[in-house]
Amino acid sequence: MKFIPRSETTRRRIVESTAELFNKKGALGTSVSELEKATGMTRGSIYGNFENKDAVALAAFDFNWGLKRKLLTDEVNRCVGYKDKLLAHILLHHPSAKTPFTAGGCPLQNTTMEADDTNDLLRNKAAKGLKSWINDLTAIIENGIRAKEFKTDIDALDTALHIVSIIEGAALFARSTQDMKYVNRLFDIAGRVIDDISII
Amino acid sequence: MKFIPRSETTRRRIVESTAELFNKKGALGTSVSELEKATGMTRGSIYGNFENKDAVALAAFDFNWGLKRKLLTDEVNRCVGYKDKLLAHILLHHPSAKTPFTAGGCPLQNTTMEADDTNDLLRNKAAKGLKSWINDLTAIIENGIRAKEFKTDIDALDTALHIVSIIEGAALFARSTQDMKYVNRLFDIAGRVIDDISII
DNA sequence: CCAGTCATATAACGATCGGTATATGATGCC
DNA sequence: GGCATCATATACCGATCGTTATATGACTGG
Repeated sequence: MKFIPRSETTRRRIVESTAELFNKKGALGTSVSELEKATGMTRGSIYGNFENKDAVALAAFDFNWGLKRKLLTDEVNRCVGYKDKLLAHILLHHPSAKTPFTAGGCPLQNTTMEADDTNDLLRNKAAKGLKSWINDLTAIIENGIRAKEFKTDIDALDTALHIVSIIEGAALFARSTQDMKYVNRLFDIAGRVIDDISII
Repeated sequence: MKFIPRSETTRRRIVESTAELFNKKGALGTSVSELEKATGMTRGSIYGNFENKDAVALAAFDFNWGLKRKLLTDEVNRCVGYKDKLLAHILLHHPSAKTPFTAGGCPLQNTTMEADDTNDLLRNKAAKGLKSWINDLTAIIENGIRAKEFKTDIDALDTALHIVSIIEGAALFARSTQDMKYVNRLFDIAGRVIDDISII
């Protein structure tokens, strides 16, 4: 039987109210009963608007990553200098920054670790997300080179990968140890990486 | 009713034959039926040797991380120079190195991302594992400083955190994108980090 | 050879899983 | 006002979940 989604606004409501749940407990770890509780709706409504649970999980990932990316680009657009734009990516990730990132950690990391061996659709979404983030950072760095804020002999992609690794590494330490000591040190290191590619 | 484990060798057999499964699919994503298949044993045997499924998952994590740590320290002990000891940690992590690391990725990363919001026992085990890894690296660097292989004005803990972040970052890119391009670049970066703290 | 002890195998439990068929209710058109 | 059309709610499906009580079998000491 072919599935035809009903109300687009209800779909959005379902995704918005379950996105955090999916980010915290994963696609497999979140049950339809929990979706009912989180949305205040019944199975009938959920299955009337999504083909199955996995479709909700996919939409929730898109929502989570979309939200995070928007918050990052908004802050980047608020900065004028390219060094500040780069720093914005780091600062927004600091737990103490109280940024409205979806609770439960970075959706890219969460989703990759859950899906890499079990769910190709989700894994692919995470891969695309990661690449889009790298592209955003690479573009900033390349523009910074052209604007003579960054040195000319650096590799933009390398630097982007370096910064993302430190940010995600910090998240790994923070979430497992629950000790901010490691995050603070790693963010200092990330700051030094940016200083190293900067002119002056 | 109090639980008394039966054969210690059977416990080991169960853990050994399910450790990879747990690392790939997680504690929640692995069912007892799958444990029966992987072990070739029945529920009766499994529950005669472990209090519950979670206890198997905890033992499997210990096994996975213990195995990985042993492979690392074995290779480190084979190296004489401290720079080579550091490099060993990186080289063993390269996918093409065909190291006998448990399939399914780094257990520290996998376990942290699954357990951070849902399973404090597992999260804590991952945290201890991560700290032990950092301690191992820090010790190598400190010894390298004393042996005048590394500069005296560097921070050993910072460097250890930096290297681990790049290694885990590379794993994140590799597992999500399945493209080795990012890993190769990140491992070059890690090599440069080690070069930067080295004398000569 | 039998009794006791140990470990594994079988069979079942209630609970919850993801999913669906159908009932109920609201809204707009004739 | 009655009739479609739409969306949500209810009730239930078979399957599988984690767990346990009990049956079966294999050694061991007497």
